[in-house]
Amino acid sequence: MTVVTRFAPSPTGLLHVGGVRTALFSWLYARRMGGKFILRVEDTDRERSTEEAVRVILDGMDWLGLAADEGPYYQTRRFDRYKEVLAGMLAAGTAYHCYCTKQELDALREQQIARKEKPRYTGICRERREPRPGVSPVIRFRNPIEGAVVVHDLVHGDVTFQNTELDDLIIARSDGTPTYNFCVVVDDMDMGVTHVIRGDDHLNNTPRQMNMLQALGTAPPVYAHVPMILGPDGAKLSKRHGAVSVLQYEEEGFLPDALLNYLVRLGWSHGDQEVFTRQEMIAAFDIHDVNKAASAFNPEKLLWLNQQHLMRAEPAAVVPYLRAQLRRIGCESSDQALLEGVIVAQRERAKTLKEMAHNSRFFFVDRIDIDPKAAAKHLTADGRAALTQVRARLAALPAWDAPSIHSALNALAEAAGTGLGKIAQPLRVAVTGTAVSPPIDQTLALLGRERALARLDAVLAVS
RNA sequence: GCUCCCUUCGUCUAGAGGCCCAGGACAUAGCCCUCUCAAGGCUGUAACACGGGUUCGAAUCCCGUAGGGAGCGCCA
Repeated sequence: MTVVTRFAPSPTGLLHVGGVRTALFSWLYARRMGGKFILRVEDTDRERSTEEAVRVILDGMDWLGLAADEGPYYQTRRFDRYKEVLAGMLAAGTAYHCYCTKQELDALREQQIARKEKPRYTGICRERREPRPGVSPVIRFRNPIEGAVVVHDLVHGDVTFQNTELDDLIIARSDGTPTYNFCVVVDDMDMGVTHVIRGDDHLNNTPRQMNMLQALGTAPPVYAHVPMILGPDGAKLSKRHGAVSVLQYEEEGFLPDALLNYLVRLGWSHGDQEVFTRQEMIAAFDIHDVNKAASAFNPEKLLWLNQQHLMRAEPAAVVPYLRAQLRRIGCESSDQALLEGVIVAQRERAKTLKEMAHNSRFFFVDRIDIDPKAAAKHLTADGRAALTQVRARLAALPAWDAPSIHSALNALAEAAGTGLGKIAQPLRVAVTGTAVSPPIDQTLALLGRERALARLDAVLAVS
């Protein structure tokens, strides 16, 4: 039997890291098992579903590289199928019309809560034969009254629910549209889903779904309820930290592989390994190894991992991402060699591509602004004197590459009897505008002789 | 309130009875390296929620307690 997993987000909120992680687990498991991964948009709540949320799901999955083998399917386009199943259940008696009004149900619920009971539908319409005039009925599933349901969960082990705890849930609204718990069951059945991997907030829904599956004469899939992701403060994920659209991470300058790597390590591990390529993740991942406890999202570790990926990635593969970030700050460049050189020079001092772009601006603009504080500290009389010598020396250099520049500067420092720092810092400020940059020889080599000398001249001109 | 789930350093985790006076990683502190900033290396601080059992022996098994979470919708 080939494995079929699915990711079934609801477009009622923006896709965030929590959703991405369950998507990742499903995707990884399918890839690992040589199975199929399906994307299905659960948009039966027409009131709250938005176009934008659908967009974020599609674009987000695309950016992350979590390609679906099938889909995206949309539940709103499957209403005919749901109607058909509903009719069959009504005919078979596994579902029935309920004519209780919302008001009556609310009143019932309030009474139960007042009596400190678990609010539940008591089955008033279970045996009703005649319609009630003026009320358009909902359809309820006739849940078994006796016995228990055991969920054989891959993460939690066996979890038992008594049927007496489960009431007859509504599977179709009074306007005829089907509800979530019912649609999932039909879809997973129709699409041949073998492994349902989802957040453990769904664990409580599972016994009902299994009962429905049984009523439909289908064996249940394997379930794996993965723990949720908490905010850095241990509280529920909220807008303030992680609950932003995943595309926010693209904007912030994260590599998709780094985000995925971070997320896969939340609730899962493989020995002491922290950094995983996509292929390594696929090879090592197993849903059986996923933890039960929720974990807190730690932005600092994400940052660290992003840099690790930046440092290990093929520079050419990073170029498109850096270009996108440069474009955001008004810099355009198609100089592949320069872009790759900048990536190699900057990646060990930037945690994100956004940061890298900001720190590298001076490579891509014609005129730089010089930070006054850096100038005051390093472009002193002594500093300028040194720069005059540096300028002459560099201008006369036969080859313009990092080793040549390095030895030239070293020779100068030695001759002056000072450390290299006395020369490098003024030089750095003059050509980059700040006191921080990659090693000065590399910086100059990448910048090119022409621009380097021009910037020196500009500094030396104002005295 | 009821049902279900969860509980190892600040955080992510290793650990499936002796290998653990608990290992790795992020963060943090110190040192080294050094042209700046980093990266890197070394060292340090830091955890088995609590209480009972079972056992020669428990982070690991059992039972309670506490704390946290989820569900109980004509939301998904």
